[in-house]
Amino acid sequence: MPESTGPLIQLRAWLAQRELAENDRVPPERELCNILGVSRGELRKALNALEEEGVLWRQVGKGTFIGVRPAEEPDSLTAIAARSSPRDVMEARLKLEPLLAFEAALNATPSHIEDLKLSLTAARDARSWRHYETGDNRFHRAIADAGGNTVLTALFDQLNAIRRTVVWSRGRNDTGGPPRDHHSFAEHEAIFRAISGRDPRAAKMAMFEHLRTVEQRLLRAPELVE
Amino acid sequence: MPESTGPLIQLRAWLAQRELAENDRVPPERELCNILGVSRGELRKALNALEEEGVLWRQVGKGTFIGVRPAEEPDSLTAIAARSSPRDVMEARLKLEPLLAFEAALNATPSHIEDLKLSLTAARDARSWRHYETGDNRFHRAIADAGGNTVLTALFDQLNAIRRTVVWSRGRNDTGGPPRDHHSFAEHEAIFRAISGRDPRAAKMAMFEHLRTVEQRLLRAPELVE
DNA sequence: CTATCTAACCAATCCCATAATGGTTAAACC
DNA sequence: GGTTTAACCATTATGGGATTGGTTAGATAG
Repeated sequence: MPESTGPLIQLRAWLAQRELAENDRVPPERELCNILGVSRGELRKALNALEEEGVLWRQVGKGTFIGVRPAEEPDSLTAIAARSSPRDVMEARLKLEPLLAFEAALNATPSHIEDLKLSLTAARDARSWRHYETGDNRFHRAIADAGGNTVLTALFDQLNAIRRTVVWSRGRNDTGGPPRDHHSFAEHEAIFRAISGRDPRAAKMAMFEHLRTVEQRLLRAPELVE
Repeated sequence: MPESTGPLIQLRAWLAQRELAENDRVPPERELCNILGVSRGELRKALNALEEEGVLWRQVGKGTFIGVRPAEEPDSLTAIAARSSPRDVMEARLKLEPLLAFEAALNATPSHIEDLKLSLTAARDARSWRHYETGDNRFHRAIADAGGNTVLTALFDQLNAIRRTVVWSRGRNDTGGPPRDHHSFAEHEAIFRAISGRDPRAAKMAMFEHLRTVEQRLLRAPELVE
């Protein structure tokens, strides 16, 4: 039998008639059988062919859709955090965040600079470690944001979420707040000066040095993360 | 009234009696009212205090739990991809993947090297662009894996998923396969040699150069991603 | 008058039974 | 031998009802 009369051609014609957009839904197989007047087995052969070509994709319990199968979501945060050590997290920060500082110095807008400044003072004036951590988080996040690359910012968010989950049992006693001469303050200000002064290499270096001292502190006293 | 008889102390005692593990569930407020013989308003004041201290966290519709509130999951892939351009993705790759190649040269095990080799030949012998892409993906993924840092590998997976979503409408015609002299082959092999030869700086540089040519190709012909 | 208690309501979440869907198998039927 | 049909299976979607923290208004002491 020539293919020009087969169910495949019939299905192709039906799909072409409807103007199908990406991710649009194709009627379920049982309906399509009645519509085209074809047995389900024959229909499925045709659908298999089209799926092989990449014009549609199917999933049990979900349906048949036009286009290419969407990328599966990577492992969840908790799954990643479960198999990661604080050491892994610290190493990743040492690799990624200096780059972000470099980019921030290149691309930060005055609005970004202002946000950085506010985060700095928020961390310095914190009355408790909890508030300090909020300010510190905001500072590092603002640097990532200032880079202007949505993907890199998203990667930072991912890393940050992993970090919080991994070191989530730190149990620091929340009496008092960070001392006025906490090492981070001067380091944060050095980073800020480099970024607002548009000096990418200095920003990268300052961030690296900052994270190195954080790492040292982490190794000596695991409950004092930063 | 001295606090030693207040609901807060009562609640603290009850929680101490039960030996509460992290993430354990505490009975719903309405039950706890009956258990402690306290009105719900008073109980909620005590719970508010404990939540402020960070010993428990609550969520509407979910319950009350011991410990600190788990980190919220960052935006989903599709949300990130929606506000990212192929340029953003390419830039992020240029920043991240050379680092991964550097780490791979430092930490790759013989098993990793073997996997890299297999991915290389799989991409070279691909009969279709589809198969080539599978091999290429596997090669880059194997490099990330060889670095030995689970967090960095997770970040690569995230970036890769974003990339696939962003350039998901490339619509390359899948006739034939990559030519024998496709630019990637020599570049991939250069990266492989640097990694298996334990030369981190050469690996980093080779990866950077590879992605630069990919970028050039992307700018000239957006439908030919790699 | 102030503070507390009670009851009801709200929005978010969970829970479970039911239906829908792609994938598979076996017998009936040309 | 190949096709059709019907029935099953595992996964996913869906919808209604129950649960839970959060809020409010009126009742109830003190």
